[in-house]
Amino acid sequence: MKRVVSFRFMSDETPGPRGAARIHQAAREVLAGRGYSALTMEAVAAAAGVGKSTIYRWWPNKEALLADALAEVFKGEEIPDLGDTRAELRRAVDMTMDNYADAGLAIALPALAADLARHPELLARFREVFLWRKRGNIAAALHRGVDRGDLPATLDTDLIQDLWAGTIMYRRLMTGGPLDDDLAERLVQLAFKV
Amino acid sequence: MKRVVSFRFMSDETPGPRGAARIHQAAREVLAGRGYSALTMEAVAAAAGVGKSTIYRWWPNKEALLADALAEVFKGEEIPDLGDTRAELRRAVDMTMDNYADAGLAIALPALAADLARHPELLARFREVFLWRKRGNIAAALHRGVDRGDLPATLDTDLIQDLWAGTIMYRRLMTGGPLDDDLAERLVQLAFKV
Amino acid sequence: MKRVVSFRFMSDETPGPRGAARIHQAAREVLAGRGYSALTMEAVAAAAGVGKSTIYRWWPNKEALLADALAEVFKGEEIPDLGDTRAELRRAVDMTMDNYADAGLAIALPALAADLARHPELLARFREVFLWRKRGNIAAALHRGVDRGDLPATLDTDLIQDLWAGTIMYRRLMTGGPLDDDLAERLVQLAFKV
Amino acid sequence: MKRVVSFRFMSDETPGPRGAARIHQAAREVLAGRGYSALTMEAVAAAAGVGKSTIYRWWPNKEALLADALAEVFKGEEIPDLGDTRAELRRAVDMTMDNYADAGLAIALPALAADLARHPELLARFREVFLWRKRGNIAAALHRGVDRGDLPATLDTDLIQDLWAGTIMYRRLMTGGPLDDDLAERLVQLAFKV
DNA sequence: ATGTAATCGAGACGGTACGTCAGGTCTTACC
DNA sequence: GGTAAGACCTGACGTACCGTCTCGATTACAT
Repeated sequence: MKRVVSFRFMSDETPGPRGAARIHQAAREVLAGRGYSALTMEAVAAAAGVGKSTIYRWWPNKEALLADALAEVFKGEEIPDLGDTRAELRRAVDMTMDNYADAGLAIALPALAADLARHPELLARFREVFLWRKRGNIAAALHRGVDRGDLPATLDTDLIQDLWAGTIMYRRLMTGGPLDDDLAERLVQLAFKV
Repeated sequence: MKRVVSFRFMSDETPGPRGAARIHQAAREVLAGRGYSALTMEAVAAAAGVGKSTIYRWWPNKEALLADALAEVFKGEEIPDLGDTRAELRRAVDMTMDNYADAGLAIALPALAADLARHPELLARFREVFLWRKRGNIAAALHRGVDRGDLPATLDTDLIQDLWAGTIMYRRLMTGGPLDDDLAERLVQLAFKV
Repeated sequence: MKRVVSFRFMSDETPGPRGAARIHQAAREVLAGRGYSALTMEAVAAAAGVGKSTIYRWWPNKEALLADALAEVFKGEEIPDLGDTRAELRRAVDMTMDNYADAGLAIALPALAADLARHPELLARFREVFLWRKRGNIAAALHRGVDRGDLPATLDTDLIQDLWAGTIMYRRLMTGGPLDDDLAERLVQLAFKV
Repeated sequence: MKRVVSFRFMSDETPGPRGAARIHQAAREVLAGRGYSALTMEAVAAAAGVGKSTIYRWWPNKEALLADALAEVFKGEEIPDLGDTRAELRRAVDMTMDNYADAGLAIALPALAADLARHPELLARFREVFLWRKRGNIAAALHRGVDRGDLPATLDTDLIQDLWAGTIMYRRLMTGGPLDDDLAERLVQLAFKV
């Protein structure tokens, strides 16, 4: 299983602060412990034991920092070839559900997406990190399923992933419905029918 | 067709300010015109030509005001019995897509949901207005389809609606993918297969 | 005896904050108690039990606030006609020495003058409050002395006042020399000889 | 004519950085060109093409550096015996006026004096460099005048120097009055009358 | 028609967080 | 080993909004 590759949201590709890990960690802790609205730069700085200016030297704003911090724990790794389409799809769905099981990510991601309206230059990178990378990996698994003849050749890999991720995010964010085994199984089955 | 029933997010059930309509309107205008992050109480008050205290007299906070303002334009009305299951479902999907076609609603709803973490007492009302009311109406249409024998008796009306709304919201918010006729048609077909 | 007229350094002639007196007082206390370099807006706000924004609402910057605060305690009132030139001049000198006896004023005035290089629009008002008003009153006493024939008709009222105030400020600020009766008497005698 | 002796304000008596002259020069240039409030250590370091730490290795703080930089151009040399008391005194007054003719020195000296409240250990050295050294030299000239019988034996050499320097500084800093030939002449005459 | 009360606009107020800047300390790499 | 570069923590800056509040002025209803 490949390790999660962190992605820089910082303006240029400069290496980052010595305490980058500590700062990311602090951001996630504040988010998890006190909620999105309490996630202030000053709180993060204090939690990380770092000066505010150190954060601002390396990230242009809160959104960029948060995106980086979340990217580190966002799961989007490759699905290994298990020889079993159903099992692979289940792993893909679980990966998405894992991401949204974390209350921090679940709430922060859409809020972040909303805030990114202010920072359009970050939007593309945001999507790259939180969407395309994961989607590519899942698409690979779907294609293997098609190649094996398990899935219909007409399968729309984008649509199925929108169905998966959308439903999971929607339940977590809006309805508060369960993110359980049953849902996972039904979502997997969708791929065979769509 | 039933008219959109506005719902009070205000603390008590008092009728509201004289300029409620103007204030709601102003809130939506600021949201549409300058984005979610520029949606400050002061901006709304200024845009409505109203004192800040007038707003705070009637709504306890920004979230409640915004929820009210959005509820006014959020579509969730009953689906009339058209005698044609497919047509009714299409209408249900279109209703959801209409809601998310508006950039304001699309971005504001998840952000609002995130902010509501701070105001748990509003969360239940939020869900009532933006979820259950609409869902009840759509469920009625789905049940007619089951009764007609067009839809499987095992249909999970909650799941199908999560699939619909989730996918639409996800496309709008995250992937930026198209919300078009093709998507609507595919979502409708889902109901016949799930 | 005329009362010391406070002078607004605020941009426009608006009446000022409700807590103006408290804020001025706090500024002088911080200055006297912790020195010029500790005179921060935040310290003044805290000492006055006031939000920073209240201060910034009424004074554009630290210099303007300090000028106002000092103007309130700066002595520059009229010298009453005592019928005795020597006594009147002594009173004038004492007035200046009183101003510089206060450690706050003594250190703050030149520092303020230096800082005003950044705020040229305040410089004219600064001079009006801390110079011309007092000088006019002292000049009146000097002219009475000339009229009585006690002082030479050629007396340069500007020069004598520069000598007085300059010497006093210089001793206080630079040499640390005594500001005592002896000095006062010698300065008074200067006027009869210059 | 003796050369101006620079004085170390640095903590220990170590000889100083390789680029001491360049750093002093840079400090004075920044002061003259952009004013006292723009005289930051970073600006000086940049102007001198030197790392900040190099400055801090040799001077404990901004005040010490500035004092050193100004000491280099502050005039306080011996007054040669010209055989003419009036001429010698005029030279003494001119020396002081030269010091204050420079806008940098004029504004910086009092501001520096005010800032030295934070660094009492520097205050004595400050006075030595900018006061006593010059005063001793001028006092020598005054004593020659007394010996020649030109000046009264009761002359208070401290007072006359306070009058001179105080008046000049006061005009420059506070009133903005002229520092011209006429003032110089009148100050010289004071010595004969006080 | 007028007095009383609710509502309103305006905006001052005590605060919190923003994003910036400079001071002064420390580390790294070069010469 | 002194130096240039610059990361780092600290703390103040001046700004924007928050949510509370007080203040007349305007309404609207009750007499």
